[in-house]
Amino acid sequence: MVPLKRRKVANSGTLNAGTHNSAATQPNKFPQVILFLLERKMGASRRAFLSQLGRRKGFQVEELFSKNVTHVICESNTAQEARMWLEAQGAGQAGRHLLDVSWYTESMRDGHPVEILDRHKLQQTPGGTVHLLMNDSEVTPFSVPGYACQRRCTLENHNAVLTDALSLLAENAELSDEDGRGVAFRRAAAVLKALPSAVTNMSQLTGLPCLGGHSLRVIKVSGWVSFAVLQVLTGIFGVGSKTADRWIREGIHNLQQLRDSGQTLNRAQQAGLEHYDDIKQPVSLAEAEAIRGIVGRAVASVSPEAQIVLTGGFRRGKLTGHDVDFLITHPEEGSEVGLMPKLVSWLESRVSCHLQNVLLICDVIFLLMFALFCRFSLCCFIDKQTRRWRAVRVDLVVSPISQFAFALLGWTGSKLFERELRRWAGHEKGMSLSSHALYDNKQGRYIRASSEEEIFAHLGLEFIPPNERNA
DNA sequence: TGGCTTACG
DNA sequence: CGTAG
DNA sequence: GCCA
Repeated sequence: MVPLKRRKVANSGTLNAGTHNSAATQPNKFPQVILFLLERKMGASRRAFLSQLGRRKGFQVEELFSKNVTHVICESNTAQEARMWLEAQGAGQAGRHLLDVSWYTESMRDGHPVEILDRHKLQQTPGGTVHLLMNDSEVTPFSVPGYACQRRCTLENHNAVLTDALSLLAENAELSDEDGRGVAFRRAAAVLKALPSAVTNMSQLTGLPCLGGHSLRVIKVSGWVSFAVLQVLTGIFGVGSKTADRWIREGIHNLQQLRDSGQTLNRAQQAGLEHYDDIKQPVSLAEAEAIRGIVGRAVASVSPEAQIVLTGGFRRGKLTGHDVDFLITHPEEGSEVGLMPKLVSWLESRVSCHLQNVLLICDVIFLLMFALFCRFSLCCFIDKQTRRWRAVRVDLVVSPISQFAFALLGWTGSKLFERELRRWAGHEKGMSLSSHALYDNKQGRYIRASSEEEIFAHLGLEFIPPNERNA
């Protein structure tokens, strides 16, 4: 079927010319392979870049098409379109490989022409290429044929969120006796299900088969907006949904791209990015107690009468947490003023001036590196077992004794429990509850309380102990 | 049909 | 805008 | 999505 002999003759004919032409740059390491990159849908700059890359790797990449070309590389073209282009050059396909750019990039990666697999061949029917973010920043083109029977699709589904949404619409259409729309949605879902990794960007989907305007709109509004990407970016301390959304629109989809982008980060975000992995690591109760011991000693040294309480999830009985929360107060109202800066500077001075001594004195080995604000702190300490540094988020809150019960209730959580408490207070009791006070809107006055039990009583609620507030 | 906890930095 | 429970 |  393929005229091998003729091709070999043709190749050997160009070999001399090819080596002669490229003698000044790189020797042609693969005389059997003469490449031509089809510019259509690839773009001139990308074509130039890819061509140069190939030549550096010892491939012969032709600038102009000639009859000697053995491999035609295309991006986002069907075989039909490529053949039409070849016909227009008066050449035809005869004996040439029509390959997707994925064959080219893989060959560049391996440093030699890779075996031509089915997935490398240009599809005979309309399909598309999706550019997927595989690892941290590597973009890999993946071509998707138009028919499901042309694709491999294991049970693995990297886009379950999206395919679930589309499947639901398909089911809905079918039950409404709209089989045409139903099968269209099923095809769209199947395309996404076949992808080797999660889609992270809306623009990746344009040009894929079976995904028309309707499905794209569905995907857009179904909250997919790079759910995984949003999770990664908002996982950085100091980055919320608005900032993450803006970065995504600016093409930042992962931590490396963020680092490379030169984006201006505030202090919290800088720390959050720098210690991203550490902060994601759960904190054990033992670690929390070790930190409590050190912070307790620091508190005692700057204010001997001051009290410190472990709050947050650990007070609710959790054995791990994502941070460690402390509430600090003083039995004499007003004596707590200025305690936080003193505490922070005490810890900082110990760290910066007497690093070795601190390590020797405190067998738990803990260091407070810096305070972000007067409330939030990011700490570093050495894991006793591994002897390796690790960052842990520690929240320190100072409260006057008159507000202590409200602060304790407020900082113990859970988050939902707090919201429900405050909703109850507002809607059922005409009161406003915060971590500072309880205000009676009708009487127009604050209600004092010196214990959590009193606050529950004021709210007309049965007392719920901390370990039963894990709503 | 609108609200959905509240406050601090 | 972000953070906290 | 539920409730006032």
